[in-house]
Amino acid sequence: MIEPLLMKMRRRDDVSAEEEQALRAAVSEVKDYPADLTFVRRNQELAHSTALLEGLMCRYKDLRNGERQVTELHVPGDFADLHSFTLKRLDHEVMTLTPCKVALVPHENLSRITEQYPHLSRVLWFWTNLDAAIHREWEVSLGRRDAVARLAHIFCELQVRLEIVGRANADGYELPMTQTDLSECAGITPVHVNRSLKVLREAGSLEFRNRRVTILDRDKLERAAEFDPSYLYLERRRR
Amino acid sequence: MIEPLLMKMRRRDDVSAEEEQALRAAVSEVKDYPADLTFVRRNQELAHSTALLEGLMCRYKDLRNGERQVTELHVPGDFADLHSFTLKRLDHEVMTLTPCKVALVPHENLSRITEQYPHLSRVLWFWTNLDAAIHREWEVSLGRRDAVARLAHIFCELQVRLEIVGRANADGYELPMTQTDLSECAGITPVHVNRSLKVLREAGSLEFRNRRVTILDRDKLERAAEFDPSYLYLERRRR
DNA sequence: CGCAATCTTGAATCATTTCAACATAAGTGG
DNA sequence: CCACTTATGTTGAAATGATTCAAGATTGCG
Repeated sequence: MIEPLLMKMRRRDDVSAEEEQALRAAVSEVKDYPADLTFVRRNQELAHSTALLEGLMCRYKDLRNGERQVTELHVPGDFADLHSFTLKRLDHEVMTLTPCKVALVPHENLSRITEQYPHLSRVLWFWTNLDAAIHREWEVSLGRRDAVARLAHIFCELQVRLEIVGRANADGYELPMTQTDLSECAGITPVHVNRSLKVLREAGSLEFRNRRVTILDRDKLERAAEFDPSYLYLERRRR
Repeated sequence: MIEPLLMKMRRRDDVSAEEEQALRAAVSEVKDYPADLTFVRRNQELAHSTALLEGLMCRYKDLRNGERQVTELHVPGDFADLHSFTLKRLDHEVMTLTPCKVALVPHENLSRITEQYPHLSRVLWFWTNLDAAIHREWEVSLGRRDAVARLAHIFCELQVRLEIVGRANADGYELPMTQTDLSECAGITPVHVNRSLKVLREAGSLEFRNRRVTILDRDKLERAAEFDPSYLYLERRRR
């Protein structure tokens, strides 16, 4: 059930059978959410964290004028709100982009892990730090890259993160998002997403059609994005 | 010596005398860095974390064309690279903006804390999650706010963070940064920083002269920035 | 005091937004 | 299963916020 979490974990660290068991035991419930459900609201008190097993989610913040900025996309294997364990409430909302299967992990169970499994605790801490690294790379995109490069970068990042949990092959991956969703990630207008996708398509880098990303030339795409995956911490090592 | 750290910690949590002692004991060395020193390089193996006691620092990433994006500013009381404890290397550089006094905390000492002081560990974890919350708010600024609001938001954030450690009063604070430094935070050109500062000044919101921020009308400034400090998690509670 | 860094302003250019119209795809009820 | 409605995607033209380039003014430092 929590296989994508284990895939993500084992990709970067050694996890003992005992630790795996502790993580499994921490899950109180597995459930399904429909698409377009905001299941964590800003400032809401949280007593559990939500791991994503299947589907696509995002963290976002809205401004008063109705504009939205997505701060991170979540793929299977991610905790969408592990940071709520120490923050207790969040500064952003979390919503499903597609129907999702999730595992709920009560904070009291995480507390038990921090008391009994120091190494596993550090792996969980690592995951929240990995989210922060992704935020930083998005800051670079939003602050310094033009529209085409921002989109290219998002597609490169997802290719890597989805490969880890077996949701992408060399050709590309399913991405059930609209161009408007992408515009809220990239900090540009939906119209400009459309024009920028056309640029990537006509350059022969990438195609995004029928909710599927097809990578036509990965090298060219990564060059367009100035993509360097080292911020995703893909090396295996004991944390 | 580590007083700013304790001020930051006690502002948001209860910390026992024993925990305070554990944190003090974790410091291996206190030293001074000159201004404009990049003391953590991207991908460098790190065996200790650096707490800032006095001065101003930033985390940044450079692109190939030489453009720089600052991803976070650090004030006294912050750990500049606590996340290196689980990440082992960082995806960004860290540099001093002014002469700084720092405390070094070896990772082995942090390991001991995670094994012996679960609550203090969660407070440290909380701090890395607070950095991530700041990253998210900067993503919103960079993705959705115009130049004037981005700068106003930075000034509002610093006012709050510096007040916590007694480095700001109601009037404002010392900010020994150039307009070019600010441009690297806000994702705009130095020229446009200059024009935007003029807008804030002429609106009677804020003045930035002689490396000092003077807040002329805090309400107006916060409205210009659409600033809501809840992402800084100012409430006191047990983590 | 003098040089280098930083700040300031203007004018031309450029990337992105806005507004608008139309095309295509997807979803729903008869 | 089709007809209708709504959501999503596409393109063009005008407007706008930010950049670029350039020149001059001010400040800080050795």
